[in-house]
Amino acid sequence: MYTYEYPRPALSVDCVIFGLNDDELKVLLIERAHDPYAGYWAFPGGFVDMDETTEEAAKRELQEETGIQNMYMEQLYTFSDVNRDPRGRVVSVAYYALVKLSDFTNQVHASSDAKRAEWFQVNHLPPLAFDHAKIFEVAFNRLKGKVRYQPIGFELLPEKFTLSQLQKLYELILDKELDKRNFRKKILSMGLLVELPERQKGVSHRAAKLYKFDKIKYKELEAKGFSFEL
Amino acid sequence: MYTYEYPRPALSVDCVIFGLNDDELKVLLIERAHDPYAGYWAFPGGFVDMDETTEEAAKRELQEETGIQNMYMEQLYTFSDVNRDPRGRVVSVAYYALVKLSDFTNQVHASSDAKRAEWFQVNHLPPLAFDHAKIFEVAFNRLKGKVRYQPIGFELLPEKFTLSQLQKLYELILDKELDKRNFRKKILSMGLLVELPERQKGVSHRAAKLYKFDKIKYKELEAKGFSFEL
DNA sequence: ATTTTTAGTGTTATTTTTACACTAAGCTAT
DNA sequence: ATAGCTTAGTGTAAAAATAACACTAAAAAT
Repeated sequence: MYTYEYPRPALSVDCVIFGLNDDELKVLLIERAHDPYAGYWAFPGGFVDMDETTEEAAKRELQEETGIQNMYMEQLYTFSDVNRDPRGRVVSVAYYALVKLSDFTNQVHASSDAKRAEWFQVNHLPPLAFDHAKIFEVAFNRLKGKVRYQPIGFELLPEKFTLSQLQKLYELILDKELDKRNFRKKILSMGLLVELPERQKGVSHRAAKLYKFDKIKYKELEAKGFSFEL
Repeated sequence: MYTYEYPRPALSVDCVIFGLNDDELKVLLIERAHDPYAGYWAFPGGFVDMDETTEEAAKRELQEETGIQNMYMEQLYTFSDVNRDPRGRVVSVAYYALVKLSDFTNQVHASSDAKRAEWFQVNHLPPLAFDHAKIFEVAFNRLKGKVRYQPIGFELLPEKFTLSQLQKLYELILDKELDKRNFRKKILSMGLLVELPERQKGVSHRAAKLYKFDKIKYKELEAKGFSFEL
């Protein structure tokens, strides 16, 4: 037992993990096994330990509950409504993360404590526990905003991708169609994509060239004041 | 005394308050009266009560320590380094706020507990307590980024302002010179400024027209997908 | 009345953005 | 082998946005 002179809220973290599955943008949810909100879906998360930052806690919980590691992650927002958790006062620092779904054998391992983990399409989410619907809204808006002026979209694609895949990704996130020629002109003119001596395989039509994102070059340009903008 | 089954970090808030003084961008600091960091300057802040959100806590602390009320405020980031406070584990949710310095008789009232409050120019800050230098860095960068795609600059100006004041403000925040004619063309073309039937007073040169920002119109346009961009 | 200081105003060249349609390549089915 | 399907890949012209640039107007101070 731990005692303090003044009462303290509990501190938790929650993670909104985005993944791309061909032409669907998805988020990972966990089915709650226990009350409150037993049977509801929620973002993976948990309480912060005393010897870890909130970001470390988010990564640890993610690893524990889903096995996912080494993803791009960023702090989203801290939710502190007094009644957001019926068990008592819990303040939660939310993170959002982007993962290359291709990295996982499409099967996120069921967590140790028998909760189911599943990817849901972003515009077909089931009812969510706590204030997680609100958290999702903030996360999705952040993603939409950020993708336009930082090259984070690449975190959702495999290492090697085609320009059509990249375009489709942006169309999904921004929720509007883009002109193929203009898109290619723009993205190639930034000089951040490396054309690989390879083409797409296993498609039943003309195979597209593969590209990769030159992160090193981006970091250099960024330091010189270049700013990515789509 | 309050007892919990697991240890909990303490939860605090800190506020970075920006104000504009003619041609200087300033932030408000409080001189710490007690250890740790007695004599150092720090951002106003304090611990979160059990019946208030972090934003409410930030506003309450600000009111208590400086008398400032009704400012534009937004959550900045949550700082959770394990050793950021020598007294023990303290996680702090930082906010930043913009105030019309003209609203205060240029004298922020000394707080109840005899700490001094003072406005410092953003590029001449004294050594700061805790990780507040880091907090400031994040806040200033956020301000620089946000000012370009949201009309928050107006929160720093008096209700009625001249185009030159507005331009100077942007030059200060973005740290670069802007072309007078292009700036005016652009900002007026948005149709968000209302020309008042008044001019500047008490200046020893040609008096400039006064304008005000049409917040209502902005909200309307924003809802229709318009996006402010400078 | 002269000087000083800031307000206020348009045009042109350059760059960026948008709109738009056909051929190329590879696979599939016959 | 050929016809058909599907996606890859490519350029140009019009429109819009941005950038560069210098003088006159007004008010107060001398």
